[in-house]
Amino acid sequence: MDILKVHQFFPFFESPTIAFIQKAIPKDTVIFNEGDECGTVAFLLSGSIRISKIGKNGREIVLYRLGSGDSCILTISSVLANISYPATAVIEEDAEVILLSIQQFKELMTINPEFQQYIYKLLAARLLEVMTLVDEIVFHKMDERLIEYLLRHSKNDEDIIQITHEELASQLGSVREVISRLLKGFERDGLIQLSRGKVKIMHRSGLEEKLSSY
Amino acid sequence: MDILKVHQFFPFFESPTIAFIQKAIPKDTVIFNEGDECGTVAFLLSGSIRISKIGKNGREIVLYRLGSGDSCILTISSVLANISYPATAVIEEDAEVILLSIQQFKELMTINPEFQQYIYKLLAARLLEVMTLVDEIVFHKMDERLIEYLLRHSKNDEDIIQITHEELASQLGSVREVISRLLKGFERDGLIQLSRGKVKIMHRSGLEEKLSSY
DNA sequence: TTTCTTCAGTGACTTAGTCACATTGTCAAT
DNA sequence: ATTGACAATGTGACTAAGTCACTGAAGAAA
Repeated sequence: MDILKVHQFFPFFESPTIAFIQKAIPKDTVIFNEGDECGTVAFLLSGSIRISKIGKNGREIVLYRLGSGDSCILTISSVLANISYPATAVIEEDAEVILLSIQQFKELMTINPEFQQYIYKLLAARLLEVMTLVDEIVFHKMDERLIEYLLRHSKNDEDIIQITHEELASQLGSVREVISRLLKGFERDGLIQLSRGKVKIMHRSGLEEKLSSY
Repeated sequence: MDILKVHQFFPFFESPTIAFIQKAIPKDTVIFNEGDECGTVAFLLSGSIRISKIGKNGREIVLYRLGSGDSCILTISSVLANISYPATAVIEEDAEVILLSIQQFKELMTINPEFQQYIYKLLAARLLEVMTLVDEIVFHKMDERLIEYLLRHSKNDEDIIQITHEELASQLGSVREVISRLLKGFERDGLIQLSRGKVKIMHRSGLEEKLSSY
């Protein structure tokens, strides 16, 4: 459809040899489950995709997200490394994607150096992101990570973050109860104000201070 | 030196345009520290390199290892993503490496499709490895992970793994005390036998059984 | 042998995750 | 307006993991 948008994000798809498929996918669609075989590589025009790991008890941790102009390099990785898809990918906001078959993808990789470069950078960025996540998980306490999340998702005092404790736990790879207790603590300290599905920031600088004390 | 070995692992270095430097590096040398700028890309002919994250309190977690034929794609990633080196790299066994400048590397990437393919696969493999690590850390208990380690590093009953509790903790991103306590427990159950710097496997099938009970 | 250093053991405490269940908003159907 | 139903949140009791401060033991070096 929106050819302009395609070219804006993916200039290398001008190549006339590539007849790509464009598709809209609604929110909450599961694109891949852990263990799936992958036959197509997706490029995101709009919307967002959440890539996460899910444990046996249903616990979840978000590895990273994809936005406009990103590609699900995990598909590519698993094809290259010859294994099945190692995570779960869910559409978080209604998305438009371009789909290439593995063959098309490989062809484009060999004939187009810019495309190569682009894929390369994506792959590198994800690796760094996930390594940073390991660091976060292993070396930082939950309250620190929770505060970091709250700060990253708000700009000023009085800002309201729309999220349930359950979702927060998924973001951070923790469980609801722990998040609830920590939030309750912050509320008691006058740093935030809680209501169903919402966290209102009351004292950003107080949160920042708490962070820097580690 | 050993030109044959070079070609065995890195056939694409036959290209006469690349005048690479070969170098021997002794055990325990720190090649990169977190935050370093990287000017050269290393390719491993022999020995091994440990890539890990280190927390403020000195705690360590091993992200992955490099062996013969591997390359430190993390250098490349950080160059591509335009950030400083995001981990610590230490020579674990005396190593011989080939060093390329960033320029040489980029040249090789553009002129040699096989080289490209090789780098690509490495990058993909690391990403998958680190993602699996996140899964391990978040969803698996320490005793599980410890048993997995012991099983992976032994073949039969009576096998002896030469490692200190401290090192084990680093491997798993935990701390000595926790590892000591868990090992003591396994010893009490007759699964292993402990002595200074050593863990002797006494009952592999017992360990396996304990694992599968999760 | 004595001394030094590294490695391992342990208790007391904090933080995080698990389990089970109680309570409270929200919204839609009556 | 009342009532259910359901999702979100609260809480206590317990287990697992990490922190802190120390003790003791094995091996290497003097």
